[in-house]
Amino acid sequence: MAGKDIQTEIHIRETAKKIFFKEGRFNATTQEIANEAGVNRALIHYYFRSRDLLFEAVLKDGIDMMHVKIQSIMATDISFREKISRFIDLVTQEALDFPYLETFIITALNEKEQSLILNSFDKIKTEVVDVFAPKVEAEIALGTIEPITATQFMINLLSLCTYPVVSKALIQKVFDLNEEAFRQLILERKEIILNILLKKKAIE
Amino acid sequence: MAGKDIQTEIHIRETAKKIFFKEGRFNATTQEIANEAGVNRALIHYYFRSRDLLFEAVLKDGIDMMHVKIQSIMATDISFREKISRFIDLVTQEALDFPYLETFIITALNEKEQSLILNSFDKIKTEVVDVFAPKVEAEIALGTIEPITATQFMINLLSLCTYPVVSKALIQKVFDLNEEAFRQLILERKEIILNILLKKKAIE
Amino acid sequence: MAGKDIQTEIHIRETAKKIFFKEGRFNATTQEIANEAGVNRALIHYYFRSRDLLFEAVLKDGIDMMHVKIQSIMATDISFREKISRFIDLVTQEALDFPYLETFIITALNEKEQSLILNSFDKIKTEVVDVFAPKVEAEIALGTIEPITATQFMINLLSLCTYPVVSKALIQKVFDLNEEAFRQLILERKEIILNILLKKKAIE
Amino acid sequence: MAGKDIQTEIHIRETAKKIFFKEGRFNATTQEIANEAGVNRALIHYYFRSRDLLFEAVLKDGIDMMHVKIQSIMATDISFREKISRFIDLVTQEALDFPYLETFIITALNEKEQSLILNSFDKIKTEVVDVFAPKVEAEIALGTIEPITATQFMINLLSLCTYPVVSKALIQKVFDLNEEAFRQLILERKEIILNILLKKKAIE
DNA sequence: AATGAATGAGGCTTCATTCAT
DNA sequence: TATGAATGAAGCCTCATTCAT
Repeated sequence: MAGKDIQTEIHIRETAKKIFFKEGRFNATTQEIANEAGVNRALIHYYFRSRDLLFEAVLKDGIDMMHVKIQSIMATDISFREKISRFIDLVTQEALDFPYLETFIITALNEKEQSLILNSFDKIKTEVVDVFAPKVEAEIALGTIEPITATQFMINLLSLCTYPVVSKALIQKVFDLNEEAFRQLILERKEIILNILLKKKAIE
Repeated sequence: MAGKDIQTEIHIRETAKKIFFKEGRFNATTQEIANEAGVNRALIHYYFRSRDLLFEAVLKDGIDMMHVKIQSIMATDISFREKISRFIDLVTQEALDFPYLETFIITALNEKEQSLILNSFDKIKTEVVDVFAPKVEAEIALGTIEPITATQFMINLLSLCTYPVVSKALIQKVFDLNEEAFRQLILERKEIILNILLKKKAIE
Repeated sequence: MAGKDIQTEIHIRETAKKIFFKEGRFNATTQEIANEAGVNRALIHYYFRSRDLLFEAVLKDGIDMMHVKIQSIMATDISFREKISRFIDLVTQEALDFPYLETFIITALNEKEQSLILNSFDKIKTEVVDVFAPKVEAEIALGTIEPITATQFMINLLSLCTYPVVSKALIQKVFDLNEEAFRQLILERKEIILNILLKKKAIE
Repeated sequence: MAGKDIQTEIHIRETAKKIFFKEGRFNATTQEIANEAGVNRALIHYYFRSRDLLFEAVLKDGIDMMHVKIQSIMATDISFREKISRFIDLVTQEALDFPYLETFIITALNEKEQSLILNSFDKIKTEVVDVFAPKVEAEIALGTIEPITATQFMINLLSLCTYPVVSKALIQKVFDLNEEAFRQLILERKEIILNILLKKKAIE
């Protein structure tokens, strides 16, 4: 099963991420994780010392995934509209791949505020507040988006992209959608979100 | 005395709801619930048979709370715009009061699909699909809102209202907001959401 | 098995004392203790919270047993010689009943110095230093015992009484003694010890 | 290289002896021993096959140390009084160097009776019963010591020398002695023990 | 109705030991 | 010879649950 050495640690970590972020089984036991990774349960402790530390490692990875997501868009030299467009694509795709990532982070944050995690958030904060916010404000000055604060704009963006995926189970129940219909609905949202956030004139 | 019976059961249930929906402690033990309710741990089993059944009862309550929320708006004979306005108020208020309700329902749905719950959702589904959707379509015909499906409209509405509260911890970290600043930010959103969802012309 | 209520806690504690003090099985598991006590293993945690706390409780009991031993002699109003005589009887008997008590205390002390235990020792210290030592010095003044410090006298007394029992296994091996022969040897020591510690003249 | 072999094995064994006999950490894990020896944990198994066998080896060493102690005195052609005098010196010194040796042997004996160990004891038994006992009896015939059995005489000797060191922790607590005061007390005992065991007349 | 006592199942962790290099 | 990786056994502890009053 899987390569040895440091590969094993990565393999365990990836398995845990799959279980937590893709399948949403937040209460998975170390035994379940070990089974799914095809390793002995004790090995998890060998590499991560304790269940809590595995959680922490995975959580940090999760936050870093968010960070990378955001950064990859911000760093590129493209128009604001294009940035938003790509951001929607990216967030949507990530959300479809790891539908429980956000919920995991949120419930984890609620359970314990760890210094390690706070550091990870700092990087996101910098990206968002220092890099993105000024660009939003510039657009407002240009009149291409509604005159609201940059924070509200970003929250709108995140809400429209993320919420439907986070609430997938709920939405499927309420609107009676099967997997494929749900997927379609999510993909259709890109244009809708663009229309909502950017003024029509800007598009024409 | 038969009177005490119901009182104690309700008291336990309300305590559990507080712990789950207000405080987000989804892994609270029966002992913690009993402590907080000021009763003996065995009493929880006496009234609810098992921890799972208490969960189910509380979950059902939670879904019913959502249902009542929706119904109370739909049933009233007021203008569409007024309906949306009141809906935002209500959802916002509920979300501030029970910030973990949605997350609880979502993670619970993920863990097991119970028949009991499905029934509860049917009522919401009826309300949303049979009652509200036609009204949205009528508005689209009138041109007061963008020409998207009723489902997408409703998802936009829910996303913009609910996501910020569900992700409270995350948003506070990323945007560096204290409790009061966060509260203000949420309350300011009403006008923003209205502007987004309803065409300007409709307002004028 | 055994009475309920507080009886159970005492029963577990006594069982543990038997295992530790009489049988010398210092590494006995909670499962072994539970088995021997005829109770469920979890009950040990119910009453003592943790294995360590059970150890502490038993250790405290052990030290208190030493204290009672000493005090019962000191308090009585009898001649010095009679006191020593009874002390030898008592220590010998206790050592035969609980041959591993001292070793248990010694190894436990080595592992961790707990405040709780120190308090228990204070009582013994008071008894020995404040009550007994002066009496020994009085006897030295009278010339009935050799002119050594009270501390050394007491250590001689303890050594001669306790060591053979503490080292039982060793002595049985080296001198090739069966159980009965060992017992006889111990009982014969009373007169020997008296002769050693108290001057012949005092006896005549 | 064959040379390294023996060196490493001895190093591990000496480290274990330090941990067990000098520091009294009877529950030390193989990891702790490996750490302290500065070697890989697996190496302990490479040289000793199992933790138990390392214990046995160390135990055998410990018993042999006792044997050598005894023999070195017995073999020399000096007066009885001088023999006793040197024996006290030796035992005292050894006890101060390896205060937990006796306790280790005693608790080990209690846990399992191994054939290997029995053989080691046979040598001590021969020394004590065949060589030393006759000499004690000869002294009794000469009237230089009290008329007790040789066995009891030897037990007295051992008790008075060994017990205070074995019970070091206990004695320090009860008599409130710091390290230096304790050491002094032990060294002062030589004369006291001689006076006790050998009749005054013999001294004059 | 209510509760202290007791239990069984299952989780996390440690440890000695073995494997593969 | 030496070691990092991996494993199985066993220990402690917690928890939901049941029992007996």
